[in-house]
Amino acid sequence: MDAIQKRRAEEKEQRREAIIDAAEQVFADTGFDRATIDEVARQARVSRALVYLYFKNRDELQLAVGVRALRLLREHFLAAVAAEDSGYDKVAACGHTYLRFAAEHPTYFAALSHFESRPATEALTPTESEMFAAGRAVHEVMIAALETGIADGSLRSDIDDLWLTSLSLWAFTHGLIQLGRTKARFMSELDVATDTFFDYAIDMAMRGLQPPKPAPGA
Amino acid sequence: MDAIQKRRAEEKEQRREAIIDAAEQVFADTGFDRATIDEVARQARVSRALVYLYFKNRDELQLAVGVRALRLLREHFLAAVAAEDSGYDKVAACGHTYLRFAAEHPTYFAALSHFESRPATEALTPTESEMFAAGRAVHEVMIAALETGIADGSLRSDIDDLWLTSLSLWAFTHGLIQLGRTKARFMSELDVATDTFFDYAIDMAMRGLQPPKPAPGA
DNA sequence: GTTACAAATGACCCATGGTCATTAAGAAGA
DNA sequence: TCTTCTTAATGACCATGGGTCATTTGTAAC
Repeated sequence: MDAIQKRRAEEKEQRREAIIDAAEQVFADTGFDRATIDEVARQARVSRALVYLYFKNRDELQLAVGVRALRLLREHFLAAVAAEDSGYDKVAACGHTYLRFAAEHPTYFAALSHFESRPATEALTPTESEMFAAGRAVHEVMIAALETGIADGSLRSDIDDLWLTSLSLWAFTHGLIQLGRTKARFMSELDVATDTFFDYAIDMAMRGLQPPKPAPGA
Repeated sequence: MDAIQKRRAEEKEQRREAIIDAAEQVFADTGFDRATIDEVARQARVSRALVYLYFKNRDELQLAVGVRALRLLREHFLAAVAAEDSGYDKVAACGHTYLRFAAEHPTYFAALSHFESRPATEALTPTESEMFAAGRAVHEVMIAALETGIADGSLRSDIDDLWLTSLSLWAFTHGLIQLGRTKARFMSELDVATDTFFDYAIDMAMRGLQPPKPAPGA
């Protein structure tokens, strides 16, 4: 690949990123589901057909946003983990971080949610693989935190499968946010603030990871 | 309301139910999202416009299926709870029941999932209210089980908010199923059967409800 | 038989996802 | 500089499917 081809490839990548930028913008403005490709194209100041040259279909564009979401989330997780000492606190911090992340980046959360409720496909598209890889990278941060906790005694020593634990925590937190988001009215009937609910739930989940004896972390 | 009006109302209700029947069928055949109103109408042997006479829009039809799902789920919960002795076992049984329910009635689970990820609306439509009421009824079963557990000592005595606990468990289990459904491939990479994952996760969640000291239920 | 009203329908509109033949742009070779 | 080849980019087009509406059909009341 000579210099020119390389430049072409770079430009192409930039265009792709620019379209994802536009998509994010439109998703944020119009809503993840209601947004139209046409609007995205307009925002990117590009013809609609071009979008389809870079993305097979709408789903793949949404997935591309999801990849960004996971990568950014990983950054946040890394920061959260670094800020705590005990493994217990690191894990709990990840939970809270995801909650905050979802609140701060609703579009990103919508993208993740979309991925989470999308029917599994047969063959993996490249973007789909990226998504899985990015997801794995997030879980790796969690897993490291779990390992720390087991080593320092702030978490149960008999947590035998770190991957399953990480997946479970993810499922839990994700389900939580989703429910908090759609059942706000229902909860206000119960006179509960969403944040109270979140804290309560996270605490409950963390208890499942505490050592049988007494105290949590710190 | 005289007899004739009453009969009319009954017939109308029957038509409505018939359309929901058709919708369930089509959703099961074609997939909850891909299914079209046209197909539902055809299945119900009725014109497409008539569907819109009984349901404001597609969403409301989907919600109507969701109501059925929740009502059936409640039945299953009641049976599950009745079959166990300790509160701990009752609660755990609800978890497993939801998992089995989702496996046996994928369309119903899809309907619930739809409701769970649907943006909250301003004013509640009648169907939406029905849905909330049905949801509440399900949680009431759970809450009763939690109360039993606290009374018989199989669950932590300091579980202070039963509603939040029930909501948390719901969010958890729901998130679990969703993840198990869409990440089957991912999990097979890890060499984990979905059932193993489910059991593991439920066990983890239940630990968060156990009394600090030693033993679980039975 | 006529009127009044509710149930039901067919035809229509239009938003939107996706495709395709064609054009514009620019590098390579004469 | 003109021609050619490749690839980025586009406008016009199609199909599907949700939702609406004027009109018809059926039936009870008078």
